[in-house]
Amino acid sequence: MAIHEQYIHQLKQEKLSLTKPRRIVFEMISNNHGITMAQLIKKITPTIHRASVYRTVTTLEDYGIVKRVYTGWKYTLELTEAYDNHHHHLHCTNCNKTIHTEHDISLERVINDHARKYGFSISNHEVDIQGLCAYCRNNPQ
Amino acid sequence: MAIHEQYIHQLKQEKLSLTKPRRIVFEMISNNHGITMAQLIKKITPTIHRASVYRTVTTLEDYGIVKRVYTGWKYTLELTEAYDNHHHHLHCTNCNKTIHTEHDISLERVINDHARKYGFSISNHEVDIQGLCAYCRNNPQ
DNA sequence: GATATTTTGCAAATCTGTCGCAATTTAGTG
DNA sequence: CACTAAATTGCGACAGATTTGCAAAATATC
Repeated sequence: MAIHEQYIHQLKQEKLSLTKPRRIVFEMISNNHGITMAQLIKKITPTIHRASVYRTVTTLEDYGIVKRVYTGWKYTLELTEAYDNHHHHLHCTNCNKTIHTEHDISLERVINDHARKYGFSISNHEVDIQGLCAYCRNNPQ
Repeated sequence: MAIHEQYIHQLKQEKLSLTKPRRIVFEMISNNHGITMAQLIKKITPTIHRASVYRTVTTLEDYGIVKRVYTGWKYTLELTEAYDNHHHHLHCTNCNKTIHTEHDISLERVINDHARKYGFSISNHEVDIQGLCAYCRNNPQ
C-alpha cells in the first residue's frame, strides 16, 4: 500500500480531518526526508501559516506519523518507522550531509541488551553518529 | 590529573584566557552533570550575564570540552569524554529521569561496525534511548 | 605596571514556538 | 447539493531562547 493511502487511512481512523496543511506537510516531509522546520516553513509560507505548520507537525508527531530527529543541535523531520524503514544517521561534520543507514539487526540487539541491564524497557531509540563520510575522508581539506 | 587542571591546561594550550565565566561555567557543569541551559543561567545570573553563558558554552563545545545532549527535544549539558567517561542515556518517559549507563564495549563495537559499512569514520556518537525505567515499569500508572 | 588582545556586559534584535479567538473548512446527513 | 456541527486554520500578539554589535573591563605578556 502506498504510504500516501496509508496516511489518509490513518487520519480517517483517528478522526482527523484531511486538511490542506496536513496534506502538504506530510507530502513535504515524505519527499524531503530530513528537512528542517525552518526549511519546511520557508517552502510553504504563505500558503500555510507558520503556526499551522507547527501545529500540524506536532499533531502528526503525536499520532506517530512524523518524528523529529536531533542531529547535534538542530533537528530534522522524518516519517516514523510506520511509514518508513527504521534506520540511523551518519552525519558528516565536514560536508554536512547525512547518510541514512540500512536496518542493522545486531545494532538493535545490542542496544536492547544495553538497556535491559538497567531494567529499562525501550519504546524508542536514536543513534546519532558524527564523523567524516567516505568522500570527505578521501578528499581532505 | 584532576579534570580541573586538565581544563586549565587545555585553555592555555588553546590560547584561551581563563576568565570568570569560563571558570564558573565549567565548574557548574562538572558538578551538575546533565544541567540544562536554563538552570545554569538561573544559578549564575547575575554574576555572569546570560549572553556570556551562551558564548562560553559554545566556546567550550567548539573545543570539545562540553557537549549538549539531546533527550527528546530539550538538551542538557555535560563534559565530553575527554573530561568524563563515555556513557549513554536511558531516558524514562514516565518519571522523566535519565540514567547514565556504564561504558559498554560491545555497543561501541557494533556502532563502529555499523558506520564502517558506509566508509564513515566516527568522531563522536550519541545513543538516546527512551522508554520506561525499572521503577516505572513495576509501578504503573 | 603598561600595552595589546581577548572577552565580557549590556541592550537590542532575531528566532522559535505557542496561544486565543474569529473566520473558514471539513465531514456527515438528509 | 445544501445544511449544520465540529474540527481546524489564519492571524497577530506574545513568551522564551539565543545571537549580535560595541564600548568597557579583564587578561596575558613583557
